[in-house]
Amino acid sequence: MKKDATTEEKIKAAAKEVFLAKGFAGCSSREIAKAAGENVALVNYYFRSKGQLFELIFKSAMEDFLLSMIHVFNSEQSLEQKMRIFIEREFEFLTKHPELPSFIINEMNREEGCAVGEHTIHFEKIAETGIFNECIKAQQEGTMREINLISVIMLIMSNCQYPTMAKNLMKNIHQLTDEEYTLQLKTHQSHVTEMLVNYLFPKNNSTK
Amino acid sequence: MKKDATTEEKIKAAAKEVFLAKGFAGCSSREIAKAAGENVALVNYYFRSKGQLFELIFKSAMEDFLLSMIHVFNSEQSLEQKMRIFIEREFEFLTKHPELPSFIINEMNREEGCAVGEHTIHFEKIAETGIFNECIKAQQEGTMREINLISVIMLIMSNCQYPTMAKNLMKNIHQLTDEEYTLQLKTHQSHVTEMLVNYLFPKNNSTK
DNA sequence: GTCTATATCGTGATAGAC
DNA sequence: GTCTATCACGATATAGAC
Repeated sequence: MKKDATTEEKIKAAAKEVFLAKGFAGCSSREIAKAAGENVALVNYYFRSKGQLFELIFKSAMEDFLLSMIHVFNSEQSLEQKMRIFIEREFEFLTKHPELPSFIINEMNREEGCAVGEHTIHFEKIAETGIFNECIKAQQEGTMREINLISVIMLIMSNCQYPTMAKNLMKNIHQLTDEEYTLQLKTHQSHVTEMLVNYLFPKNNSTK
Repeated sequence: MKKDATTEEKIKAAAKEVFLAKGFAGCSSREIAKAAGENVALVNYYFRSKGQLFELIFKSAMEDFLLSMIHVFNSEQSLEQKMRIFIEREFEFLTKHPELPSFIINEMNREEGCAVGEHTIHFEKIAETGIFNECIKAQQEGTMREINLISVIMLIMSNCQYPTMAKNLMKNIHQLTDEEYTLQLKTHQSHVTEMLVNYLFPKNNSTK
């Protein structure tokens, strides 16, 4: 931890924590100020309004969210291997930031629309890694299933993100403790990996 | 539509709509009253408080959520066929109630805990259909992969629910229109079905 | 930059007339 | 049962002292 964060940084960090946990509507400026060990006036002094502070946090969260994908894709490995590593990284990342997917999805679903904008920019950075071209090439060569890339992304996101998002729901439904769920998540991860790899890179015959 | 709903019913229906769309923290009693064409006093007259009204709605939503699974399981068909039908029904159901999963997951993640309680009751009803025993038997016979049933449920929920939850996110990331996303969802559904069935009921050799 | 005090508004909930 | 009026409170935001 930074031993001497500025007031601005402290508020920003507190805001990130509180917004991610409770969403825009679920918390107040005072709560954020308190979490930062400051008072409300300072929140508005530095960020003008709750809304503007939120926009800032949301954009940075969206960046975390999208950039968490990008690094693996630059490595020099087979597509299947990249996929395995990617899934592993995603689970690891989501264990550290379990609130992130819900936060993004919820705030994107708010009518007011929040800070929706050109997140395409970051997404294009992923395209730049060449991963999409690599997939298309693999599909032409027959090593990868014929499937549009949006579906590929959706399959990965569904299977990696949902389990962390639904933690409390699953714990309640199945009456699990925290430790039991963590274990469950670990074995689930290996199922997800095998299932996705098997489906996307079929080994035997019939690709279609 | 009921041509002559009572005031109580009107408020309940409005509350369901508003709560599902915006969550507990995201709306006010007045907003619900307005949506019902009534005033705030009546909301509290019939339901005493916003919180109690919410509990009511949440429980009924949870019921919808869990019971949406139950019917298929009573039919007389092969396990694989049941799975296919179940996934189809889930997608169908979620198209009609796209806010439901997000709503449940969010409110379960709220610290205050909302109306968390014995949803196990409904879940046990699923167990009563015998589907779990059927799975265990199939696993012993080798027609179904060795996998714990919590993971099976999580795989299904992830792949069916996430795509509708993340609609706005995916639309934004991939710059899709509503119509394009609906199409995408349709082809995605068939991938999900094939992927899950292939994984859970492997046809060839090595189950493990 | 930081704080206290305050203005203004919207909220949940109720009292009381009809 | 239904409405208006109202209360007490907490919210966002700002003004002004230091």
